[in-house]
Amino acid sequence: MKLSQGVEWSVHCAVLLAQGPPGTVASRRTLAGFYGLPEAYLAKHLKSLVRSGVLHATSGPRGGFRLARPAAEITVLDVVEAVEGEASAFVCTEIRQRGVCAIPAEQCVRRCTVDRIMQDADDAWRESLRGRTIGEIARGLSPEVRERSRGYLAENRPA
Amino acid sequence: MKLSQGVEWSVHCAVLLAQGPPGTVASRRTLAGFYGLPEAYLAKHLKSLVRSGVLHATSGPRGGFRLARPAAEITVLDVVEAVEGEASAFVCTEIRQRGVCAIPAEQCVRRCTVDRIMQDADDAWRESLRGRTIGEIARGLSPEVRERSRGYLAENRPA
DNA sequence: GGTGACTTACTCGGATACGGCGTGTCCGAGTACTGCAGG
DNA sequence: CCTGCAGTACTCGGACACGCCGTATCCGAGTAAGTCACC
Repeated sequence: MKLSQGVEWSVHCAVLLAQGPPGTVASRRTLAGFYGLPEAYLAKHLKSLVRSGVLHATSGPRGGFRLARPAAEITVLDVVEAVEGEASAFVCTEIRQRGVCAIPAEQCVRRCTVDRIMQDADDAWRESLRGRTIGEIARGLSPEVRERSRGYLAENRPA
Repeated sequence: MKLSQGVEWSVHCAVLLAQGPPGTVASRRTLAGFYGLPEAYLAKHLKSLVRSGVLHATSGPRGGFRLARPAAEITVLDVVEAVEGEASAFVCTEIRQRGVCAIPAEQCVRRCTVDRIMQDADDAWRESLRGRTIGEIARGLSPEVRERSRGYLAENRPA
């Protein structure tokens, strides 16, 4: 099991936007340059964030990405699910109903125990991420870092 | 993020072994047949379980796989980590130290907040799986299922 | 001077190649039983 | 009848192809500002 690196990029980008004043807009070039990321590839992930309603995008000059909601209302889970998808990491294929000792479907009234345990773990993981917000992360950064981020965002603000 | 299907197979196989009397041995052919799985591929995962010390393998006739410890002492996490590896799903690449606004390493005394949040979620996931054991699952199965499993294991017990 | 359209430069969005890991399979090394020959 | 040995059949273990999704990139569609001609 491995998370896409796009998750790290996306969360950091969201936090960066959250450090500026509300409504701060930054182009993908600006975002990629801040962290030294490949611009074209980062764009792919930003697009996913737009589709999921985490970011809002505007085209043309003065365009770019901004948070679609107040940073305090965007959970880390929102960002992760935007990139990785909302599907659970574990998918039960009901192998108990296959093979020579297949259990007839009518006997499978209870959900597969293995499935339930894996889903419980998945829920715990999501619940942990749901409890942390982008705004919380941005607010917890050191004043020096926040100051530098705000300066960069202001400099590269689309004219 | 997606878990290998080998996880499902491995957990079910461990549970199957746990349904028989302690020390029950089953060959990969027996295990694969029970669930209708491709024997050659299942073998790959069983090998991982042996490497991780979850199962114990013996060669030759009367050989096969058996649980390396009492089923109550084998957690679901043990099986999952055997197949998926113990590495965390999220790996922090310290992108805050890269790009035009790179934070000097000497200022990074605190661990990256994003990393900490992701690791917390990962820990919650693992903790959830660590609390459930193979033996617990086997004991919770319905008597009919357990009886059928025991019968199959006895029938296919290596002569 | 004001206004309108045009040019332009910048933005995002979808479509398109490449590569690594999970998926799937095979054959070889090792072992315990089985049958037989010899004592 | 007992014993030793060779053959055999079954087991696991490592090495070898294939396919899909993450990785990485590009070019086209759209937009708003700036500019210039015209009124």
